[in-house]
Amino acid sequence: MDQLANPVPHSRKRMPPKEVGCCQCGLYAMCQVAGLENPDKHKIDSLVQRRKLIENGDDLIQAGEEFNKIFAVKSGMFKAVTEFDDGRSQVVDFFLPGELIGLDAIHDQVHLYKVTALEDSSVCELDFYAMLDMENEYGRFQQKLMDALVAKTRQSQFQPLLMGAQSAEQRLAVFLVGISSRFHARGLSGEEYRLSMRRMDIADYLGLALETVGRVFKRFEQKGLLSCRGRDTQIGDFQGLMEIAGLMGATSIGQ
Amino acid sequence: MDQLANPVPHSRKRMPPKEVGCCQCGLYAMCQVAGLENPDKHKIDSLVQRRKLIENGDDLIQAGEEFNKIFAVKSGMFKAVTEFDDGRSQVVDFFLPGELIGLDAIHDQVHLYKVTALEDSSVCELDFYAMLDMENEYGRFQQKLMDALVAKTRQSQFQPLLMGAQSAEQRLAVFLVGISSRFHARGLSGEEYRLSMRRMDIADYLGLALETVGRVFKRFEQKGLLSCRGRDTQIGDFQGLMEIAGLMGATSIGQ
DNA sequence: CGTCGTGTTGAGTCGTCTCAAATTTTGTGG
DNA sequence: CCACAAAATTTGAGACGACTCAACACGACG
Repeated sequence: MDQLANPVPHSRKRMPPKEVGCCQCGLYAMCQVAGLENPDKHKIDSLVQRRKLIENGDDLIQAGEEFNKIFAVKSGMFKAVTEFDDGRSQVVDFFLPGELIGLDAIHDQVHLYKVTALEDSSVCELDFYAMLDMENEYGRFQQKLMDALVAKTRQSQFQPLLMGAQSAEQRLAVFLVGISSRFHARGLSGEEYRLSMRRMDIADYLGLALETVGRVFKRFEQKGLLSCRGRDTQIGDFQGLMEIAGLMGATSIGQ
Repeated sequence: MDQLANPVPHSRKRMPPKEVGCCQCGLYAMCQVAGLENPDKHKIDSLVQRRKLIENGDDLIQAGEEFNKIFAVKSGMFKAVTEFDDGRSQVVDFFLPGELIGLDAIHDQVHLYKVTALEDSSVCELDFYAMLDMENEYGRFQQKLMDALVAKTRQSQFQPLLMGAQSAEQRLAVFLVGISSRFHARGLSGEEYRLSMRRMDIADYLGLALETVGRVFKRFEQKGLLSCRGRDTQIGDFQGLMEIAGLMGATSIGQ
């Protein structure tokens, strides 16, 4: 098959890992509450641990683990996986730079999902209960937390649309648009990023076969919608993806 | 095709609409905070309106409407629908008795979805901002609200599993197990209930064709997994549905 | 009793899954 | 930096399931 004149030229070198500044981090508001801008340094350090490194493939959280910290992705990327008793598993979420991990465990203080680094990554940790104890002093923590929760709820409402998508092309397009939006929301490029997850993870998440995901990526590339080299991905035609995703009239979604 | 001896006999009369008591309602904790058990009656009445009736097919909320109340379903059932600019729409959620409507709009004070009654229903309303203003007095509102938010987050994490389901049988089984669990969680029968939504709504929500949903229902009935008469549904073999849903080993899900 | 909305049934097509093998990329040790 | 091994991805062929379209049956309601 003839190769189209590639409309989305790719630089030959690998994309450097992306990192968010504190201002773009979902934990920022809470860090402020915790007093990071406060002179009382030693109190801060007891609440927030910065830049803990997690190596590619290592687990940040085990399923069943007790909840006591909220994590924020500083750099890199993570996936959340449910593990069934019979050995099967399913990817249920991805966490991009600036996003919060662990919110769903506040409910009953237990993490339901295993969370694994998809590349060498770093996180900040916030001691949840210590923050609650300081509530009287700083008073705005719960409110910030609630904002974060609702934002997360909103994001997960992407998923019904994913579900409604009948074709593999539609699903992948919805997925890519969502990722782009999320990168963009954190002040990173939504057009050029590294999709650290394996094809298998994407397939699992989208409920498609691994081979199908690959074929659709190729089709998208031939249409000039995007260009990928390994896992580095460059969006060439965001509008085009939105159209395939069937999201053009979705005012509620476009980030 | 031979009709199996029906293992799930159905009573001939229509199921009466179900209703939750206050104790089973998602608003209960908040109503308590609001002082429903408090002697100061007139203050209560300014915060909570009880038993507002919504007729079958009427809208409780319009997309784009300003947020100022949280609703709780007292009896009946509702669906949430996204509406695209180009006229398409998609069912994104259902609300069963005792469940809260409107939580996702706290984020930016706008409702994204149209919410419509699937049968003659009734709701209670809680004035959100009046509650916030009373925070100092009763102090526990935000915390209850946060619990509700996290619970909702948890419930919506059913959806990745739905997404992972490849076959129509799996999807419908996951859906039915979810509905059963939610009824059960509110103290209603999870084995015998009225699925007020049209086949079309279920199909839309599950990303299946209307005809496929019908065919799968029939197959389930022939296998003795359930029995339906119109929209009244009786679960005959919950374990069997769980197996088809692929949820047997899903400790995190079975409610 | 007829109409309309809703649900059922059947036939044929197309897309995605499965399985198997080739190929590329990634990771590791020299 | 190169070579090798392991993992991940690509490619191809065939089968099966879900979709579409169209016609029919049922139920509620006037």
